[in-house]
Amino acid sequence: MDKAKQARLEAKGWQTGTVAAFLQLTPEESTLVEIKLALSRKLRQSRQNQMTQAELATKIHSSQPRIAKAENGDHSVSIELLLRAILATGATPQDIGEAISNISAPLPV
Amino acid sequence: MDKAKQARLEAKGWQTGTVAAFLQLTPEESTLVEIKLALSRKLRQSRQNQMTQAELATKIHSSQPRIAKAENGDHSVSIELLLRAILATGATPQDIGEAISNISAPLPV
DNA sequence: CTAAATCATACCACATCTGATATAAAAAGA
DNA sequence: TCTTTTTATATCAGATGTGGTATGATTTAG
Repeated sequence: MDKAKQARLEAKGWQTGTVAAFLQLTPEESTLVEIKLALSRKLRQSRQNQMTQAELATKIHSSQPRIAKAENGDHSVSIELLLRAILATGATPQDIGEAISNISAPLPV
Repeated sequence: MDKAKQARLEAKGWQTGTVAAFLQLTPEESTLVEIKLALSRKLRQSRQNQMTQAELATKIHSSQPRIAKAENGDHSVSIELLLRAILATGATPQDIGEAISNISAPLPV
């Protein structure tokens, strides 16, 4: 099971602590994972009830499978693609900034 | 001259409008450039008076030249590396969110 | 219940990003 | 000045991310 898969499990309700603690990452590494997951959630939230994955994919010259991976927190998706997709849904830098700001800073291990 | 170089020139005082207008990007593409530049600036600001580029590079298992490129908005640097570097300087998700939020949304072309 | 639409997973060739290295340029300090 | 420290530029082989395609699973609509 890879990290992204585990993270997805955690996100889907199996969470016993933070994703970070479960995966035994350094605080910085874990914060980066949290940022990616926050952007994944923001993407799905911002796209739904607006357009399909296929439509969004066309808009940013990507593919439907890649949007699916992006929304599911797949590790093979870069932050750059996440942001391109989110912006194409009409979200502003402020929306993105807020999504990142709402992440709780990790406690020291 | 590549995009990153031009963006750097703009950032260094040659700005006549927004970077976006100069480069003739779509609003979404231009916002992404703005986000990258904002993160570059945040990195330099957050690192200086704290550690050298070489020290930061060691912390995140990267190299000094790559940190230099990151701080100069080089196009070969991913947003992921920018965030890894910024977080390693002690910045929080809130700091990052704020840096992104402070970007002005582009006007329609 | 069934067909259509939508989303998820697997695979691949190609492009981009990576750390490492060498070295030049610039800044800081004596 | 001159020496040291710090930052910038160039290059490259290997790793990571990419869109495309095929196809399976799930949801929605009739």
